[in-house]
Amino acid sequence: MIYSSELIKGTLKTIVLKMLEDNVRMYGYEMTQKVKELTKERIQITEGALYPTLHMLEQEGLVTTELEYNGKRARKYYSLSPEGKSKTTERVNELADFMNTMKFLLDIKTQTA
Amino acid sequence: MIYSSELIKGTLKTIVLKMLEDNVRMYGYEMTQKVKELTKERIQITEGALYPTLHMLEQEGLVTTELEYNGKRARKYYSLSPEGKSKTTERVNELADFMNTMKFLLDIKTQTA
DNA sequence: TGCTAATACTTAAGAATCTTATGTATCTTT
DNA sequence: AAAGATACATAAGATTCTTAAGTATTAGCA
Repeated sequence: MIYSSELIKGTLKTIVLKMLEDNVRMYGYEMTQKVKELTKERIQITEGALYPTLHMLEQEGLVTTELEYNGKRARKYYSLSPEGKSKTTERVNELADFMNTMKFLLDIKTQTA
Repeated sequence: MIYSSELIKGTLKTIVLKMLEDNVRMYGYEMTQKVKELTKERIQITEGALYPTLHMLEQEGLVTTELEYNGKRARKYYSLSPEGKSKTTERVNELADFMNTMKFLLDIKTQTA
């Protein structure tokens, strides 16, 4: 089962930041594969969504990049900047908090009745 | 703390359906107040987002409506149709599943290291 | 060797969904 | 009487995603 795309909306940035926190240095395509693997194919990040997001994060100064060549093939590695690190903590905490609230909302009946 | 609006994206429809499942019959404004109350102000559904969503749900046949007057003031009550009920179960389950996956993604480090 | 699939990045057009703003009207409280 | 809360609706703009197309390299296989 692949989650409907609506659900993933709004969480992509946070996922990317978290991946970089855990893995220190990653390139875009690698992120799509890693997330796919970790979520057992349930979350599929499309390149059309990912790359613009990475460019935004770079413009915002949350990540830095290094272009490297594996043979002739270019890979653009991303790492968290200091601001990126604190932003990651913020966002992950907010998302965790949000999910707790949502779980409460979705389970009201079971919890009160 | 109010959650950044990005987080709520994609969950509004599910929240509305769940509210109707728990409360049987509600009108739009009431939903905004109920969600605000239940989430201690953390989730604020704006009317500009809610009403179009309710209209969509009606067009999709997931809810039925009844217009009632409280004095001269109109209230449009919404209820789940049979299709709406099964759709609610589907969506709530999917969201719960998605949140488990996200929790796993966000906590990898704590779980593996 | 030549084809296909996978790897790796980019960007543009369109769709979906939300914010912000505005409008209308009624009712309650001060 | 005015202000704020209640109750609905919708339009313009912003954001973020999907879909699609393009370019190029590398790996695997028949």
